[in-house]
Amino acid sequence: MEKVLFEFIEKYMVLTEEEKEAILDMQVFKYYKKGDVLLKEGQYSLDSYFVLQGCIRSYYLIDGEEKTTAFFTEMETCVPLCSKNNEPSEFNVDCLENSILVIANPDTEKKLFTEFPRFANMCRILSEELLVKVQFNLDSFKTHTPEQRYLHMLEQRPDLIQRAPQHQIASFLGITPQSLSRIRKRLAST
Amino acid sequence: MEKVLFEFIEKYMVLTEEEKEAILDMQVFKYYKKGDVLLKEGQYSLDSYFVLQGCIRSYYLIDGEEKTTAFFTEMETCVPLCSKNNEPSEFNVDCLENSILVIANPDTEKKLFTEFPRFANMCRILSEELLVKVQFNLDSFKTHTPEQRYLHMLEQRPDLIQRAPQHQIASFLGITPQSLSRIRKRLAST
DNA sequence: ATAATTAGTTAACTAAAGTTAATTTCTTCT
DNA sequence: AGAAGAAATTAACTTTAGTTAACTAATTAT
Repeated sequence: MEKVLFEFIEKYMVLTEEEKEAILDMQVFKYYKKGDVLLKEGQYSLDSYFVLQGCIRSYYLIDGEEKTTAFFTEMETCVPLCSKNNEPSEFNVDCLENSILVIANPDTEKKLFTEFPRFANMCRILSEELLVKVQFNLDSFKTHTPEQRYLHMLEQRPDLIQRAPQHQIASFLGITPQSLSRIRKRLAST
Repeated sequence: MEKVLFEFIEKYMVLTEEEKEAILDMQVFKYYKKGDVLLKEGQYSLDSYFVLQGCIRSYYLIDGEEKTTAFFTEMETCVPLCSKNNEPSEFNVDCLENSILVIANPDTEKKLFTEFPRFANMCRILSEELLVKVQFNLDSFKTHTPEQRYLHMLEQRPDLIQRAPQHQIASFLGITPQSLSRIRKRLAST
């Protein structure tokens, strides 16, 4: 796992041996089982989740129904709203698969950033990149129909189609499972 | 305008006189007229737009139709995708009103950050906050109907309802102008 | 001031998504 | 292996959004 993490980081900055050791000393890798819950609605938490391996999802409980709104797979980061506004979480996060994560929070960041300020800079750039990606997702969601969104997902995230159950994909696409089933049928028949 | 900007910044860090002067020396305030275009589809640009006063919007041209996807008003920041991925812009940005902006880009940032590293830290925190807000908007969009989205906008952004023309609000809500007109009628009759 | 253009509304119709419920298929648990 | 539970599909029906087009404000330009 070190190799995966270091390769990811080195897309942003070349690491010194000292930095690598500092990261390993922090014992950042956390192992979770499929189904493990990372964050519960109502809970206060300052953690963010970087996925090294596996898949996690965020979901809301609305009228007793699970509404999955996001999946996070390898090299993707889940930053919950509650970690930035100091309010109880409005959503849940759990593991879709056995997963290896790096969990960041103000404590671990402070430790790392004071010793190695370059990491703070990397995190700034990372979070700006993430910001524009999410904004683009939102724009894209607004300007496309459910069918187009599904086709887009087939093209851009074929892995997710395999990894996530269909009712979660449906709500990720902003529709009901029945509706996704119909869309798939419609597409298959043409 | 200085006062507005400094008050905004001071929610994140107390400024020294020296820092304030450095900002003013950079002549950061840019004045635009209603209708002025800040970014055109296809253009390469590294600029981000922080709105001190006024309103700007991002919109896509799809089948000859303008699709407005976002509005940015006082103390909000528009970070275009193209500014982070070095590709031609997929959308346009223009001014809905006469506006006063602070425009940031790697050059101005570098100047400021090397002299005052604290600003880099503020920008990291800002962009993380922005990230979770946009992610929450996306989640909220997915889990609500057009009517709920409109009601939510009436409640949370009544100013925008006043400031933006209705066909732009419609596409911001992910629907057609006709549909928004119907929703308004439906709501008025109950 | 008036014409031209653009924005907003309304209506009729079509297409697609939501809802409810039944059925089939697939997992999971003992 | 078999039962129980969950997930996916299908169907009938309802509701809402998209589409096309006509019409009525409201703006903008000359």
